[in-house]
Amino acid sequence: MSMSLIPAREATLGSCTPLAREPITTEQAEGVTRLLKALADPVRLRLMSMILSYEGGEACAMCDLTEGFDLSQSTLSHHLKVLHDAGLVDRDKRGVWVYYKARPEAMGAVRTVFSSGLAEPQD
Amino acid sequence: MSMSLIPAREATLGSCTPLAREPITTEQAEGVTRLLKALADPVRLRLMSMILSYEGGEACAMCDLTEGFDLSQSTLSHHLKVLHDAGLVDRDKRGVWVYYKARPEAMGAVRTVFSSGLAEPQD
DNA sequence: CAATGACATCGACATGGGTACATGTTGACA
DNA sequence: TGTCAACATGTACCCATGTCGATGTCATTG
Repeated sequence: MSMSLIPAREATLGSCTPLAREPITTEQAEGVTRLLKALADPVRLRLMSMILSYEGGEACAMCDLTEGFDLSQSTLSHHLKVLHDAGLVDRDKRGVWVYYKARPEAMGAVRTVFSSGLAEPQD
Repeated sequence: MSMSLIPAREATLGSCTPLAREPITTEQAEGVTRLLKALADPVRLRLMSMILSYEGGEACAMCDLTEGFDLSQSTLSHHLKVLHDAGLVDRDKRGVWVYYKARPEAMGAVRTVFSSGLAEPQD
């Protein structure tokens, strides 16, 4: 079965529905909010954008993701942890370097919430 | 000219680009973050969803948007103000009632950021 | 004009979140 | 084994934010 493809973390991402069709439930709102809170920061949004722009949606933390930020190493590490805890990125340690990789399921869940219905309200 | 259709608030929504194509700029990130911060709350996400679900993407504050929330009137009013300040909804007072209406441009900007590229990382 | 109802605003409180410094952990290498 | 480099973690600080009660504003109605 294909269940094993998606880790348990997927549970919080499961029920994603476009906002505009019918009011989302409290549970759905809380699930999506976890993702949105993680993305609702300029630094993390840029980090996510940088990760996604790299080949394979993957980037090395200190190699690729430091440039352009005037922040300490611990702060960057903290932000990456927030993205990881939200299920937006996977972590892969190879030797000394740590690679962060975007999780398409998570970003897909966000995209689903804001899909079609949103720009054209119901009538 | 059609400029007048969109208020000055549009300025912060202007430059919206998919996250995955190339890294977004700091300015873009800060602009989008304003919208995301406003949406990254369970109550406000439900409010936005309820507003969008109503006919014409418009809903009366105390008539339509109170049901299902265990929050004080001032708290609901506060959340609606946050959505309004972010440019996500317009306010329209008709007599005693206040109607909140979704702004398609704002939701479209959010949707653009999370559009196509996001679920399928670059390769 | 007085009263009521539908909001917005203000002040206060508790909690959460971004940042940095210091320190811990782990793998590569001499 | 000792050192260094690439991280993560813990602690502390400060500011932002969610919540509520009280009050203010304004339109309707009697």
